[in-house]
Amino acid sequence: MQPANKQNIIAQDIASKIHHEIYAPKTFLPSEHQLCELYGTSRETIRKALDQLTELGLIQKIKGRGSLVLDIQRYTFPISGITSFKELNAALGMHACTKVLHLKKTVLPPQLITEETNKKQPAFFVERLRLINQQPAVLDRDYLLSPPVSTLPKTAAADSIYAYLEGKLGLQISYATKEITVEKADPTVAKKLALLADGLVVVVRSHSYLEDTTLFQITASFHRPDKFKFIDFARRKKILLHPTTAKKEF
Amino acid sequence: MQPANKQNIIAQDIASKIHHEIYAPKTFLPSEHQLCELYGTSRETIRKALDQLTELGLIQKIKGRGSLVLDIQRYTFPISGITSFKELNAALGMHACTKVLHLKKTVLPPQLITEETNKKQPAFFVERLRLINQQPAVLDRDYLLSPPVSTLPKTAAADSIYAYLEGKLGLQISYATKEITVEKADPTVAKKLALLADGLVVVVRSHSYLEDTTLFQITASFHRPDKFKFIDFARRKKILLHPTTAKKEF
DNA sequence: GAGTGGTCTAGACCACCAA
DNA sequence: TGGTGGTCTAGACCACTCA
Repeated sequence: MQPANKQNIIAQDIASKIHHEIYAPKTFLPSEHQLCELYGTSRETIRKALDQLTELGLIQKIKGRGSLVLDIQRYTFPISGITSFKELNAALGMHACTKVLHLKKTVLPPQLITEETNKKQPAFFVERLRLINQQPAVLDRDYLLSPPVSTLPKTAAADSIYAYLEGKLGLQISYATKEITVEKADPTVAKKLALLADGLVVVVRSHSYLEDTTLFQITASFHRPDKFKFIDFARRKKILLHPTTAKKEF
Repeated sequence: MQPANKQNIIAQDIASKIHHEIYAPKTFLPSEHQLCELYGTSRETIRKALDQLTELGLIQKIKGRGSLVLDIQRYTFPISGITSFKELNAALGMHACTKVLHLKKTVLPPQLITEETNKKQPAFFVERLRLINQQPAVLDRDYLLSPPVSTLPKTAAADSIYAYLEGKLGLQISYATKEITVEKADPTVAKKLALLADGLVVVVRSHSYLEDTTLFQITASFHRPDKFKFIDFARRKKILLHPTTAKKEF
């Protein structure tokens, strides 16, 4: 899955030690120099590993002092980025399950066709209902474009589609765009989520891409408002995207 | 504001060229070797600049081919991270304004006191209503902790608090945690946002920190559901945060 | 002043891609 | 086969913090 280069192994190792509180919150990691000796590597490689932990919000580097372990993780489970429901669920220790309502090979519906897709783009359509403690919580409607997704067995849909795509099909998942809005629920959605008529539903629409920038997945996720929670960790960005009109503070 | 080091200048310059389509979407940037010559710097420095652009979703690097300019920015204005309302508003070209409803020095209310704060934490409380096209859209309730925020004039609250903190007070804003939920609106909130009684409201709660990990801001932002939109760009993360129980796909 | 992280360099070797 | 990005190295100099 992830390349077994030095910086990733080191980042993983330190992340694991933070998770097990071998490096406790509010304490400093060993200095970069010490980590060089510990892992037998150069300082730039150590720094690249620490950069990953910084981006994740596990540590904060303070000039002249060291790398401080943050204790944010204890309160906020990071859902930023895309996380597969199954594993998120396991991590949070909820009693949850997935029902596959539909799975069929079809073509992309007209309203989802854009410049990025073909006119008659074949795709697998999957509709899944996520239950938390026997209560409907999320309805997922996924289109998995084919190509690049060649096959999609029902067992994969019930389990983890991402694990299947990466593990079995060898696809390299790279990035995604996501949009969260609140809308009036469509009757078919309302019924499946046991919402009130005319009730509001949280909609997360996303486009997911492979490493070669191929679009492979278009998803709409409908969340019961009372079950919805999105947690994010964000670092201040140094680049100003629109220098003349706007300044991005983070 | 941002340090004027080589990698930031280069990242900013390339980002600007992408924005002005000097480097057009779906084309490749000059190779890293060419960029070295162009900016008269080493390859690692070029690569650190490109890493910033990659993280922002401006480019995608493809092994053996080059750095491809993505065209995501045209469709999705990045709101990930914290963005000040004023500048976001300018960038999107909306007719928006801010009304400062309250501004007073007080102490943090009991429900916001945690391990991270003092028992009687002095703070500035600011309540602001954001109007888009004369319609109430967002109600912000900010507590700015004092220290580190020493002063907060009303003009700064009406303009941009972040610009004031960074520009005038010299504070180094670094990172934030954010949580989005949907809740029944409190009557005082419902009234100010002109919501229906018992209506739902989108709540964004955030904690913001300085570079030395000092908490300086606790905010609750109440959004009219019909005006709310959150857009995110996320890259697959290589580090597994909870290796034994869960696997973070991104 | 000793130790820390921040930045930068000039190489090196590799895997991947295209022609 | 030549060009691309991916990774790593062993130094260097700087600014900052703390005793």
